[in-house]
Amino acid sequence: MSHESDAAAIEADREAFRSYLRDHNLPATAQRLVIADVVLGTDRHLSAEDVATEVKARGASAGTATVYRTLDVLVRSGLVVERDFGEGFKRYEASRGVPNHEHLICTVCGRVTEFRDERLERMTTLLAEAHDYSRQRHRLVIYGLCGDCRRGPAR
Amino acid sequence: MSHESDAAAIEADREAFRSYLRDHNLPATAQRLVIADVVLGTDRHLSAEDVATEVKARGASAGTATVYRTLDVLVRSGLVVERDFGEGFKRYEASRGVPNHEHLICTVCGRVTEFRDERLERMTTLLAEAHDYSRQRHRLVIYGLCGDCRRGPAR
DNA sequence: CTCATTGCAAAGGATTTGCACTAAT
DNA sequence: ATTAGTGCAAATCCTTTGCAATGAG
Repeated sequence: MSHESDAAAIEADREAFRSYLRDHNLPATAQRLVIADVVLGTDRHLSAEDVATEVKARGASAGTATVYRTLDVLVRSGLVVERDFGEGFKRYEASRGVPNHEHLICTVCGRVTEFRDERLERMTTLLAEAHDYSRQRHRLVIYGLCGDCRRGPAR
Repeated sequence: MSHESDAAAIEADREAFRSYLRDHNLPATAQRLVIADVVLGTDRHLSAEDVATEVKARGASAGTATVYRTLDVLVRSGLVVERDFGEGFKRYEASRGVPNHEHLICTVCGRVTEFRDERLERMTTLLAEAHDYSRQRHRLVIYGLCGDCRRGPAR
């Protein structure tokens, strides 16, 4: 198994983006399509710069402003989620229709692992209520050592 | 009850900062002391700009660079914690020796409420383990409506 | 054709840094 | 006296914006 989502899911997202553009009378420019392909075609959390680099790696080209503007369109379409891990810049991730998920980040190698947990969902709702808030969403990031880094660099 | 920590705790923090400076052969300049007083004297989460403003309000003066440099010293001393709520800038909060606490943020008025929960602590450790990570720390922010904003602006 | 998008460069906001000057010990 | 800190402005980093040229429908 690779770390990419299956081809069908990716293809569905691409088509969804085209539909979104059509439905909103937004021109389907070459730049938009490549950028969408890059972000929707991986499960990684890419920075705007990562996206620009990958676009060029694919032989295409898109100015920085266009990258940011298109990421914005993707976020508004709901197909992509903006993340801020406190690194000083934002990252973008294909949402794959997953309503909410948490992140585990290795403090040594930076590896990111995602997971979902229903109990956590419920717990945050209760915690909010206990303090007279009505929960809308939450964000949990757990920092720690991933198995590989814990077991040491020696293979 | 006010929303400030009690005077004794604040005074203890101030003294701790002076000790820290002494122990590290760092000059106790007027700027450092005012900035420390501002940050350690409230329970709010201040931005660098908030700090600079408050310093001036107290009749003192400190350049922007000095504010950032001093906040850095405070963070290294362990008396202050740096927070990133994804607003595009950082906030600083007196740590008061509290090892870890969570934040509830009102999406309407921006109010911040803190709380601690042991179960959550344990749960994050278990969640990390379940994915072959060893937990070091975590950060949870719950976004929602605070009671006042939910009940409406009237009255 | 017409209007939205693109690219580039300038503008922005937050934070950092270089450096001559000033102050703490 | 020494050594570190301070202020100011220039510099960075990430992101946004203005505007003339360009391309999609």
